[in-house]
Amino acid sequence: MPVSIWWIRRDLRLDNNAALEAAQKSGLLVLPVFILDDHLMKPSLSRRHRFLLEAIINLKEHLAARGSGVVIRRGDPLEKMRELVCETGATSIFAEEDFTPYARQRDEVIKKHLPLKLTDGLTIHHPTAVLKPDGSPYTVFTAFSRKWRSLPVVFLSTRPRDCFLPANQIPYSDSMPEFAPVADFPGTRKEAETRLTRFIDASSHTYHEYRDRMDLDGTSGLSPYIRFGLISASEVINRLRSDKITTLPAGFEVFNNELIWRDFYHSIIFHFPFVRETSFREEFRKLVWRNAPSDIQAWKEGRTGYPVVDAGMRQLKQTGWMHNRARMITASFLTKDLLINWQEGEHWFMDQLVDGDLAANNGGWQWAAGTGTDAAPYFRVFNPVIQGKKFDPYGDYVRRWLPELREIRGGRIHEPWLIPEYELARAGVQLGVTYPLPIVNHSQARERALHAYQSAGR
DNA sequence: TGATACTTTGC
DNA sequence: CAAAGTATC
Ligand SMILES: Cc1cc2nc3c(=O)[nH]c(=O)nc-3n(C[C@H](O)[C@H](O)[C@H](O)COP(=O)(O)OP(=O)(O)OC[C@H]3O[C@@H](n4cnc5c(N)ncnc54)[C@H](O)[C@@H]3O)c2cc1C
Repeated sequence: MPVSIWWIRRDLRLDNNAALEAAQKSGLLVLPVFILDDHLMKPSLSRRHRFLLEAIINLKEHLAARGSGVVIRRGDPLEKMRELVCETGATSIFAEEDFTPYARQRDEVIKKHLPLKLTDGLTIHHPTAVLKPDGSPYTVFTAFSRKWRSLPVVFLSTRPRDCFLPANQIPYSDSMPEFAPVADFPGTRKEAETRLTRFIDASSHTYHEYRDRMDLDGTSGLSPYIRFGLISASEVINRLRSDKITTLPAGFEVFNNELIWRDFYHSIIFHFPFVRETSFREEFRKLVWRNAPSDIQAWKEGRTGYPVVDAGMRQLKQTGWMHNRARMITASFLTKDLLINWQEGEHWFMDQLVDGDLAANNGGWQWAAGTGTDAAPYFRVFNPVIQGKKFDPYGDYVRRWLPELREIRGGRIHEPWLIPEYELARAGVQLGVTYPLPIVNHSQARERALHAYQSAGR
């Protein structure tokens, strides 16, 4: 019996899914397929892959509840898709378009051999829909966002009917790899909805003020869910407005802007795929970075001696998530204070983050390093102490992630080296022993970075 | 979506 | 002399 394949990639949801909707509209029964591309899973299962696997199981349960299922095959996508088309007589394959260089090349090849049809949905506006009047892509965020906001947001509310191939006709699946779910991030649609509702109810008038505060839970915590499409960016945007006319409350206005940043970075990776390998700004490709493996190691393990940097890096390592402000601070510290190639940081984040995403992560790193589109100017060097005092004023964030400093009270925790020794001793702290002294002097490191960037810049 | 060194303001 | 403003990186 001919079927249509819904090829699930990073759109792990049934509702408001354009690829699934297109498959259903074909009029044939829909066979949901997920291909575990082993090449993406190497060398070992990272957190985002564990999250993905749990989300697949959750989706499978939803499909089972509808009397269907999902085929899971492991291997090369073209090969496996060919197999499935042969086995099932599928006449078309529907999938949500993905903009990474790897995904585009993969899909390009598959399109030559199989009836693959791609739909929009990863971003709110397609990268080719947000262009300058002359048709070229934007490289400055504010200009991009102005154009983005001028476009009408069309939200197609869809929910699949009984269109799925019955369970007894679903072909065999390969075994799933063993994995442990990611603590704190249940990979379910229900959890995504819960988080969105909680955020909508709590943050319409506070997000813009709380989002930078590392000591508060002022953000949505939706990033891995959006990353793998358990909920889409469009679904999220759609929930911000209770009716179409009113302007957004201040908090949601800023939140909306964050989702535009997301579209912006997807657009950058689409139009400038080379940023995956190298700096967007050509003049910084010849920047001479330091080769300092022990500094990289100290940064990864959160023992740089700057409490706010170390707190962020410990949060990352322990949970797979880091507050946005902490991502900016730790990225600035690695690239400016330690003068280490931003790609080192990019790879470590990708390895650790449960929401790890090439477009957003590469964009964030190139922004922090000053090498990207519309990046922070190279001379914008974060002072980790000032950032800490400003965005973790009472030191609660640091105490949460650095148990060895937990007995130090208040915002002074951001500069433990200024606290008298007897007081540190009372808190069980001995600098250089229980907690490191700063591995670099910030003001000297800042000068060093300015010089290096300056000489590369001309 | 900075920081710093230096100058000016205002009490 | 602290706060506020400004030029520069
Ligand atoms: C160096 C660096 C690396 C980053 N790497 C990633 C990454 O791998 N994956 C990722 O999703 N985000 C990344 N970000 C962006 C941002 O830090 C996270 O999206 C955010 O912290 C996730 O938490 P949240 O869902 O609570 O965010 P919220 O503040 O609730 O934001 C809502 C959503 O908007 C999107 N978003 C917010 N900020 C950004 C941004 N600056 N760029 C792109 N999308 C954004 C995310 O989808 C996020 O879930 C990175 C930022 C930096 C500075």
